[in-house]
Amino acid sequence: MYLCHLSFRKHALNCHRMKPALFSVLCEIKEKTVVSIRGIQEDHPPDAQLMRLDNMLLAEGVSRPEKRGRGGSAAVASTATPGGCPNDNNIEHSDYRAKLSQIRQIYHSELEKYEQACREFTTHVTNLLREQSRMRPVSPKEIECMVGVIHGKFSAIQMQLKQSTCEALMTLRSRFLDARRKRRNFSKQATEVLNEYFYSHLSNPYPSEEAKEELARKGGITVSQVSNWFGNKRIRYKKNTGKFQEEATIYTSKSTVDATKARALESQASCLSVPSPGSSGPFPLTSAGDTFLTLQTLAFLQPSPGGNCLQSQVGWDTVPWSPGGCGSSELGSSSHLMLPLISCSGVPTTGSTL
DNA sequence: GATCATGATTGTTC
DNA sequence: GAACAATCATGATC
Repeated sequence: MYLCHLSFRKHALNCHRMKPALFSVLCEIKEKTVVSIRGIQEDHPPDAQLMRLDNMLLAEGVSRPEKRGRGGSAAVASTATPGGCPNDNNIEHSDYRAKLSQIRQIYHSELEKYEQACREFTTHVTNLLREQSRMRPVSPKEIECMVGVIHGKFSAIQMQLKQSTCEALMTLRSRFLDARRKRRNFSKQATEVLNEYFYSHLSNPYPSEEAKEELARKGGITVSQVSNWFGNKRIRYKKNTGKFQEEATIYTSKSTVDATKARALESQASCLSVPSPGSSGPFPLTSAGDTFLTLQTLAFLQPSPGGNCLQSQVGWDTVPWSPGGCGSSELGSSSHLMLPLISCSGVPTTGSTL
């Protein structure tokens, strides 16, 4: 065994005279391996550990030969772009792919070198034993055993290589793909869509799943991002209502303009067709609560002399937000900006809704 | 670089 | 499981 160890160093030196980088890596890895592999073996059986490493390398596309042309791993290609600037992310993803490709190349190059070194060293040791067989009997089993030991050594080094590659991959993923690290502000359009919904549903800002999906689609973000946004918005609005008043005014006045436009369109439409009794568009108003909310919203839209209107208007103190609390989702819907509508026939309808 | 804004995560509550 | 509240981490602005 001692012979083997000395020979390993000697052979490694011979092998890596032309490959100093690999030699230094080998020596370093060998030294580390004594400790780290032992540590690994204490915690997990080497096979399980190796399997995990292999699985990760396979999943990341490092084990597979690199596909030329499009390059990169499928994991990256399928990663959702969380709002923000898609161009930037594309640049970053191409950067990620480049780094991944670099890791893959180094991994395969090193692996090939190790395999070659293993073959050469096995041949070298086998020859040494054959030479020794002239002086003492060397059984085939002994040769087989020695070859097994060499393969075991190189397998351990390979495992270290795989471990190092996995660590590099983890670092790379963390650097490039961690959503928290790479937080991007939503696009202006996404923010506007979300704010419009929020302020037009101020009495019950709890969008249904369908509404969330619609908002996500309109804003080019994911449903969970919509949920996060509403969660953050509700809390931050509640904490500091005053701060959001200006924003609320902007979005509600924007909605008023939109409402006016919609009203004009609806008036034109109603002139062309006879309105059905009680018809009020997509959100029929039937209850007293709806009327109350309509009046609330109308009052809310009136610029108050003090400029302070939101909190009392939305019934914040008396009717705190709670899912299904002050109103069901239907009630929430009816708290859209509802404006009195006089149809061309002169019959006042209950309202128009945005 | 200090500060604020904001998207995401985590632990808790219902 | 959804919402809340606290917190983290990053982006934007000055």
